[in-house]
Amino acid sequence: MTVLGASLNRHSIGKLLVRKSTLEEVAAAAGVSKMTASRALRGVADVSTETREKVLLAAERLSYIGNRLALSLSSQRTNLVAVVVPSMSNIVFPEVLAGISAELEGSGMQAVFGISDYDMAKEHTIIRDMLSWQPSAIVVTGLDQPQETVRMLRNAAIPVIQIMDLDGTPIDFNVGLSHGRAGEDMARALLTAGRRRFGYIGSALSRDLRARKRKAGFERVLSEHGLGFVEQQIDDAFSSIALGKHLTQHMLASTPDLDCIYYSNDDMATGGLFACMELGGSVLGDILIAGFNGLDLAVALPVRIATSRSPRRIIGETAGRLARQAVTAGQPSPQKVFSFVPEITGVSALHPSRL
Amino acid sequence: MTVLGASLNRHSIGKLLVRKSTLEEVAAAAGVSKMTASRALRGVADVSTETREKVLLAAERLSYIGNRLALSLSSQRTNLVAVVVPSMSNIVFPEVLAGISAELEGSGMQAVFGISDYDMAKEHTIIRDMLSWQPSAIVVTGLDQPQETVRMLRNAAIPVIQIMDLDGTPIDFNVGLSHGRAGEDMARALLTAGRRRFGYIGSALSRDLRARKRKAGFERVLSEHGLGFVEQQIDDAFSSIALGKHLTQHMLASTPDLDCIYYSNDDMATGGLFACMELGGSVLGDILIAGFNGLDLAVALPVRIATSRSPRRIIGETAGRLARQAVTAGQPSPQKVFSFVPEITGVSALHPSRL
DNA sequence: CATGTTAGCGATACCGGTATCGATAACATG
DNA sequence: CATGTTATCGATACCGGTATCGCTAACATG
Repeated sequence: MTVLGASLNRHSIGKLLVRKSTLEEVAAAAGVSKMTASRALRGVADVSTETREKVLLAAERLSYIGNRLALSLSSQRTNLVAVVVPSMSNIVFPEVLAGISAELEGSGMQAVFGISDYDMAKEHTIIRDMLSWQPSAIVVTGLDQPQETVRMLRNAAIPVIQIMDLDGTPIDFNVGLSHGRAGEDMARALLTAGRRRFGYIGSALSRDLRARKRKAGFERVLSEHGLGFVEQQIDDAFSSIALGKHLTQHMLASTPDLDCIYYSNDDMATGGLFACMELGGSVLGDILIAGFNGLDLAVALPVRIATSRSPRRIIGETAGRLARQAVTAGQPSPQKVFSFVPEITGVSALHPSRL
Repeated sequence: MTVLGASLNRHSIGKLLVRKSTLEEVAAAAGVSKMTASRALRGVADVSTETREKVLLAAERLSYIGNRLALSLSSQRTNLVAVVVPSMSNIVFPEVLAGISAELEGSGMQAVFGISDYDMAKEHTIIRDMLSWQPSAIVVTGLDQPQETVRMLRNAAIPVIQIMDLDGTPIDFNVGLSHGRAGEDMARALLTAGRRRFGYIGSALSRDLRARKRKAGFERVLSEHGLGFVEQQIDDAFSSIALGKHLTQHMLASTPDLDCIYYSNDDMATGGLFACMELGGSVLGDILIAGFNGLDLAVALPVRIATSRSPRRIIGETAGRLARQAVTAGQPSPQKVFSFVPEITGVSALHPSRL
């Protein structure tokens, strides 16, 4: 802890002025040159054991912490992984981030996150800001960035990892699942279970492209069977349990004779289930609630709902691993597309015994 | 997009070698000096309109994105806010992060996140790594960092914002709530509602200090009334709905005559509620489930549980605002401690009518 | 003893920006 | 016409590290 009076690089704590120490100061304290101190601290060759210990001691006494700005600028590598996700309002993207973060741990790499709020213009700005930090790789959500954003990403000259979605042309790496197909598969499973009168409840579809793709896939299969949604309730607010509950109450009031409601995701579906539970009566047995994500919540519910489990933790880990390999390993992964197929659970046959 | 063959600062995309353009190149393309280009791009004075437009055009054509490493190293300010949270496995900390992120938006500042997994040693390492990026402020969770970590934070010479907790001595700023008091308040509310036979179900108490403080507060009040937990189920795994459900099933099997179970948080409590719902019978009316956090989930449940709403979004926003003020505004906030008292909801009297 | 080899260390030039100060030209002023 | 003022721009020195190359001393070798 160096105490100075005249420096700019300071911050008042109590009445003291504290300044971070630099490599130069450590070197001076150890009686060697900057270069030797640098070598000693990094543990590279060409330093005698005696000198190394002097430097380490000096660094310890000065509480020296290296300046990664200088390191990165000098070495032309930041080992930063930029990650842009659309939302933090349900548990899905935090789990992706945790997966990336866990996979990067110990590799000397570090994730930096940004939230786009499902807003393409905001996403563009955020990506631009992130790129200015010269990340070694970038992870973005979805494959449907506007052309301008794609051009910027290509120009960044770093590995681009697009996650969550699969329906489109990747820039570089792609880790995700086909939401169109997830919708189709769920529709087929529900039809097989005998369901015929479908409602749809969704939110923020104007912004959430993947929810829209699931809905479109679902409708494709329905129409192949000469069917369609009997009723739809769509709100432009972001998804939440409360919103799902509210819209479901509306729908059940106007169209009570459905045998299945497909929701834009599990949060909405959970709200729907809660609405049904509060209504009581035969509703619970008659109407199957179907969502998407396979949240822990959805799986633990006292009454099962149908859902597709999105492999979000694995997607995060895979993205993290790709970034790590592309940066630290010599060669990036030869495999460019990592495709997952969500497992469907909880689809019960029509008119099951009451729970 | 500059195409070069010999540079190191490149990345192969297809068969092309792409390189990021620098201010020097923009300046050359515009026929001016680096310095003039810098001024033009930053919109500072001393540049003619004509020159400014030439530079902006050149920057546009070269897809120039400034290098913040260089900028920050040169200007000695990163405008980075480091944030260390213990977990991303429930929605609480993602909401804090979203609050910080939202408050920083448009200010030119950027949050960087790290996850400590409730591990003090890991937290120390993460904080060290973060500090090496020379953040302009740092947000850490809790007030109980080991002495070594506190020393490092003080030495960092930047504003330190400790969040979530309030029971302790802050380094600099403190935004949170007293978990000891939250536990006490909940116990008093439940006692007032006539509850007497309490169970406790918790998880990861060896690491989650704040859950431990709530439990301790709760027990203080119980013992003041000559009471204590009739039974406790504690598991060292991290909290989850599934774990809460599992432990509750255990507890109800061995001690069915409880009238209230206090859980370490709402995730665990929700699992507990689901366990009760599956058991059916009079359990739901007889046993009150009490948690902590006031998650949207808990509030929307078809059967209400008792909970204290932690103001996590506000805490995030306040932390973000403090960081912003300390860095961009001239003076940091004079108020150092921001204390919140969680609101308790869902405490129903003993033996309410069945739902 | 002359020469080669190696270990250990330092001087210097970057990395890509910005702050600072000085230079230049155009114009106004007495 | 000499001088002062202002607008516009560039040269230079940093910021705090690392890469590179060269230097020196100690030691081995013939």
